[in-house]
Amino acid sequence: MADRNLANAMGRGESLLFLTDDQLRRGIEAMFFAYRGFTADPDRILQEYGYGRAHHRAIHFINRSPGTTVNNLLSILGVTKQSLNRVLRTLVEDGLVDSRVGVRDKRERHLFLTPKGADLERALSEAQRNRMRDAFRAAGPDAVSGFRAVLEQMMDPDMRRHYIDGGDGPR
Amino acid sequence: MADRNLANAMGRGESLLFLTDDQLRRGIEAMFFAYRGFTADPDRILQEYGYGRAHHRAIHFINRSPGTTVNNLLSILGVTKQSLNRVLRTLVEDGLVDSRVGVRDKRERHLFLTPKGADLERALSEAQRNRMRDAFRAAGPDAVSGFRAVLEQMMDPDMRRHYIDGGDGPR
DNA sequence: AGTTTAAGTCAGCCTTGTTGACTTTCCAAG
DNA sequence: CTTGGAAAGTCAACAAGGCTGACTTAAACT
Repeated sequence: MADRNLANAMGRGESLLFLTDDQLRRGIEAMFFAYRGFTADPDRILQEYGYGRAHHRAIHFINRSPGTTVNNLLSILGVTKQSLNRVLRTLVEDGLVDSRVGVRDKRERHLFLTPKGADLERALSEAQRNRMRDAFRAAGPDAVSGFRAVLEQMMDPDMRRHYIDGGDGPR
Repeated sequence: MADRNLANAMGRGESLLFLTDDQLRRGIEAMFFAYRGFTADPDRILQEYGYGRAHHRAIHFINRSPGTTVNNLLSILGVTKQSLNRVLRTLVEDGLVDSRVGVRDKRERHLFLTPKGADLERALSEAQRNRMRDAFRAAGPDAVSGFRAVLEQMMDPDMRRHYIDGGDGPR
C-alpha cells in the first residue's frame, strides 16, 4: 500500500533498489524494535545492580580497550564529561573500575576493569552475545554480512572510525 | 584475535557460521553506533521544537495508525501510561495531536495527527528515510534483506507482531 | 611565564522513565 | 437495577541520566 517514491528505482542499472516510503518505514521500525530487543537482556541484569545503560556502555568500552583514557571514552560515547564522570565515579566507588594516573602524562587517567567489573562485563556481554548469535544463526550467513554493511553505512562517519579499528587509538 | 568459541561452527552443515566472540562484539557495537546515527537527524529537528525522542515515537506510530488508542500505543512503545500521557498531553496542548473520545467506548481516546502534527512527522521521517535510503543504496539490495532478517530475529517475539502486521489491530 | 589541555567538581535544568493514588466509564453478576 | 470490579486515562512525585555553565587543579607545551 502507498506507492510513492517509485522514482528511486532507475539509478543506472547497477543498483536497482525499489525503495518505497513504505519499505523505508519498515526499516525504521525494524531498527526501533530490534534495538529494544538488543538492550532488553542487559537492562534486566543492570537493574539488579542498580545500574543503567550508561554504566553498561562505559564497562563495555573499557573492557574492549583496557587502559583507555577518559577523553577517549568521551569521544566514543558522545556524552559530556560531567555525564560520564558521574557514571565512572560510581563504578570506581563500587570497585568495578580502576582509574590509574597516567605514567607518561600524569593528567590522564587510564581505566581498567577490576575482576569484579570484569564479572559484570561478562554477564552483560554474554546475554547480548547470545541474543545476537541466535539472531545471526536464524537469519543465516548472507544476512549477517548484509546486516553489518547496512549498519556501517548508517553510522556517522566519525563513529565509523571507532567501529572499524576497534582499538584504542594513539597511546 | 581471540578465537574462543570456534565450537559454534559445526551446526549441521546447513548454517556454517563461524561466530567468534569478536565477531559478535562487532555486531553489538555496530548496533550501538548505527542506532546513534539513526536517531541523530530527527534529534536535531526535535531539539528546535523542544521535543525529545519520546515525542517522535508517539508521532510516528500515530501517523502509522491514525485513530489508534492510548492503550494500543502503550503496548507498542512499551512504556508506562503515565510516561506516555505526559508526552501526549504536550502534543495535544501544542496542537500536533487530536485526542477524540471513543464513540463505542467513551473510556478510550483515539489519536490523530493534526495538519501541524503531520508537518512535523513529515520532516522527521523524511530525515530518517533519507539516511536509511542512503545506507540501503550504499550497501546494496542483498544487504538490505539481510539487514531486515537479522533485525527481525533480534526483536522480542511480542514486538515482532507489531512490526509484521504494522496495522492497528482490532478496532 | 603564560597558555593549553585533561580531568574532575558543583549547581541547576530538562526529558523521560518509574510508582502510587485517583476518576470516569463500562460491563457483568447478583 | 444496582453494585462491584476492570479498564482507560490523569495527576503528583521521584530517579536516572542527559545537558550547560562556571570553576579548580595539575601537567604539559611553547
